[in-house]
Amino acid sequence: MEEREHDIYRKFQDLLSSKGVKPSFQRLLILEYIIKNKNHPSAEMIYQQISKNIPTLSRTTVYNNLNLFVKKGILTTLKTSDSESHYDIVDKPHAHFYCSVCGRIIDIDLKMPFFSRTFIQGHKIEEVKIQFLGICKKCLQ
Amino acid sequence: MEEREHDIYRKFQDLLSSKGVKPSFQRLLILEYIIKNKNHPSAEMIYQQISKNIPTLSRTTVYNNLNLFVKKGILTTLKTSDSESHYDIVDKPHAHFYCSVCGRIIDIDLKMPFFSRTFIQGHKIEEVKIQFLGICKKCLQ
DNA sequence: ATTTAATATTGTAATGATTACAATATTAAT
DNA sequence: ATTAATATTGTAATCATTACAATATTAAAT
Repeated sequence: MEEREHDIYRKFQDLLSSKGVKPSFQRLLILEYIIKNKNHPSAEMIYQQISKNIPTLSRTTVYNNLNLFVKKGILTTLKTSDSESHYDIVDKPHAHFYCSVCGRIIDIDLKMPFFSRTFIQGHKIEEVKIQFLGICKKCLQ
Repeated sequence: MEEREHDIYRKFQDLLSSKGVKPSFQRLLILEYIIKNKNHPSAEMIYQQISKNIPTLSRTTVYNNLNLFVKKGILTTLKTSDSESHYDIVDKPHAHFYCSVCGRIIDIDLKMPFFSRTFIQGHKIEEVKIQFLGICKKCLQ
């Protein structure tokens, strides 16, 4: 990790550090992939891509770090009808649209009363997940 | 299936028939379990209970029929942080609260603008799932 | 009613995503 | 430089679910 990468990865380093996670090379690439692609990847998708840059990468490392990121509040998991977990960065609250035709997960920005609530019917809310299932704009055409 | 059961299971039979599913004994017991318990069970929970009544019951039968029920719109799946899928009857739209302490899934009745919408940002909506994650009323005490 | 076709159930084996665990490598602290 | 702490790796295990073939049950047709 020299000069050039310092520039590119500084914000990812800062994000990890601010959450108490040491910014290793593997972790930075995993985080970079998720943030830059915005495609809500599965562990396998991440592994396939990053192992091109780190041929020795292990799936276990990907799983370890995804779990760590979730625990630290950096990522959240999306469970679709397919068998793999998908991952999304935690930033501005938003919903997701799952297309049953192409399988894509599409970010849906919308204002939600619940996103700002901390309690519902006496239960303490820590996270709100809103999923729309159906057929996306593209696949309808 | 004689008299007594006819009375008890008629509404379940009607529900299955109306969705084009033949009301076999196994299917009726599976449906009954989910509707009566309202506990959003996993396939394994259903298998454990119903195999008390049908000792020859196969897990495959439970999985087959749960999948069939979902395909026919009788049930919907709930994916929690645990590794199993959970199942809920499809009736009045409602949200779910997942307690990270006791693991319960609690029905949350609330009015939602989305429940009546058929499109969002050009995408065709077929189902809306709203999950609240946190700590339930009981576990907060 | 009997035969035939269709459907449902069952049991076993396979699949596949994820995790457990032990070994090695890397980084940080003394 | 040495030691301790942490991260990564590879392999093996786990566990929910599915594939598949065999059997049983139900429905249809003669």
